Amino acid sequence: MEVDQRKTSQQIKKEDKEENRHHGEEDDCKQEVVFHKDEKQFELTIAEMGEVREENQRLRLHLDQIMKDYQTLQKKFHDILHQQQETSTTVATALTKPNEQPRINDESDLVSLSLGRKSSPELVKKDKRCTTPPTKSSEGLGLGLEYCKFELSSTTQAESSINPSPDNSLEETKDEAGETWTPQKPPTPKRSGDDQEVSQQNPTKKTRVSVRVRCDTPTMNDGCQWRKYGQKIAKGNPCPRAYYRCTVSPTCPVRKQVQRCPQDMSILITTYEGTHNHPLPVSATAMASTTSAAASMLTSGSSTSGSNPNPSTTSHGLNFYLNENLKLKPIYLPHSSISPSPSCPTVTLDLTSNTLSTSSPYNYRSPPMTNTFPPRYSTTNLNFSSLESNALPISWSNGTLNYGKNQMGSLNFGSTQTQENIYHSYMQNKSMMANATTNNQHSLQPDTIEAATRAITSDPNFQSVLQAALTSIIGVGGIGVQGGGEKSCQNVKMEDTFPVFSSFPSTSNTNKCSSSFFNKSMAATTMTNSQAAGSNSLPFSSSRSKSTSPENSRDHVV
DNA sequence: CGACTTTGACCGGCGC
DNA sequence: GCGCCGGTCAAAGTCG
Repeated sequence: MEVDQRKTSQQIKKEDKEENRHHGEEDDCKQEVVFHKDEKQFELTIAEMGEVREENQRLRLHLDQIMKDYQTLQKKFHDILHQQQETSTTVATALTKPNEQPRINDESDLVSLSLGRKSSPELVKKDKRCTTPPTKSSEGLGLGLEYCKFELSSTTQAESSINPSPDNSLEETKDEAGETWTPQKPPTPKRSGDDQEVSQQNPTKKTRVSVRVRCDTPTMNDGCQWRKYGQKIAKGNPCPRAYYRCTVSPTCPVRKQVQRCPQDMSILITTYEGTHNHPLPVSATAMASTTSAAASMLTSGSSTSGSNPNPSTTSHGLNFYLNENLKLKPIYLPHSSISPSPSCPTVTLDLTSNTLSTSSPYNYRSPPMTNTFPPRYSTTNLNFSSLESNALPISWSNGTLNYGKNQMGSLNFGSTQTQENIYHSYMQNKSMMANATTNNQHSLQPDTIEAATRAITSDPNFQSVLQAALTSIIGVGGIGVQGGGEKSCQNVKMEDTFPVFSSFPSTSNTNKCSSSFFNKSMAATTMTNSQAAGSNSLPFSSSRSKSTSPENSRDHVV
């Protein structure tokens, strides 16, 4: 590629020279000046090309590193799957009685970050059958991350019912019932016999993952197919809340609620409930994995925080334990909160900016918001946003995406951080957690937050989660801009701006949210169009719009 | 004609 | 027990 470019530049040079020759000698001086100018320009261009080439190589190296990490993780994942399969078979053979408890315990022990794929026993078997790792082309982010609860407190039993992959239990009930499970046709006239609730046996403990994205479009494209089945105007929010059901599989229990933030209409709150029990399109794996991973983190966080002798008060931090190679890594999330009665735990992935200078003066956790929506359930906020203004949040340097200018918002996607640093962060984090638990402090020191953030972002699992989240938002957008002719938020070609994103699994769907998010995040220069266009398409009212609503063009295209 | 959206009605949970 | 409210259903309408 670079050679070609060099050739072309040389050709252009020659052509220019010839052109100069052809033009005669009447204004030689002029042409000479022009020629020198052009030469300088060419030199500059060549120099720039060299830089680009270097950058290319760096990015390639970085990509290779990511791929290596991916493959090693995948290998580990399959090993673990093998181990668990063996153990489960031994348990199953040992316990031939129809006693469910051991299996349920197993399920509760395993909180799988399925990355868009359900980790049901069926799929595990499938995965085992095909011993070769899934090809990336078909599976996309087929990488599975696992979380194993090592701390089984008294609350863990209860937490097992809020397994973030409820269809695991669902699958169990289905298998044991020995009949095909129909989601919305309960045999009894009881209407609310929701599949999920039946399967979970504890409907009040459904884990929800709420994703807050700055988005001008009616819905956020997560790559999945959704069918709208209802709309309500919730009290206290003038914006209607839309209810969607996953239609990829008729038995899929996943539902999502889409609602605008009443304080900031540009913020779209998408709440996911349940886990897909079917293979997802590549484009959908990212968000699904993010939500399931976040739900897993919440589960682990609430189980660990349950051991807190004083969990009744709203803590400003939540300890998450992510495992890396079955080693627990505590992750401390500042600003997360847990309510005393977590009847419906919710993880909030805040992909918006905290302090927005223009359109979003309110933060999710700001008092007006919390007044509007009192934390009825346990909520955990994973704030991926920069604490500073989002005017210039993203920069690529050495293949590393620094989202945000300061340390708080700096997300290191690459594996540039050494294990030493991870360990350091881990130790920092540990001591910090000790301080947090002993002092029960409500105001975190900046360096503490920084350390926590570093610890979080240094964790490969969290990186994966984050990468998945941002991939669903960013990576999709790049292709989406190409594929869709939709008017808003197509100012930025992500692949041009962030070449590495082209290597991420992406979809042909148009994601106006994605580009919108980055339009606003990247620079204020590109946000005018998206906002102007987006204001027309905001679902403030139940406007019927097959043509205007990108839901059809985005969510329903695989 | 099938898939999807819209929208009013219905149901169950929860608080008073 | 009653009313409110969130969530869901299902008939009707719309669109390609």
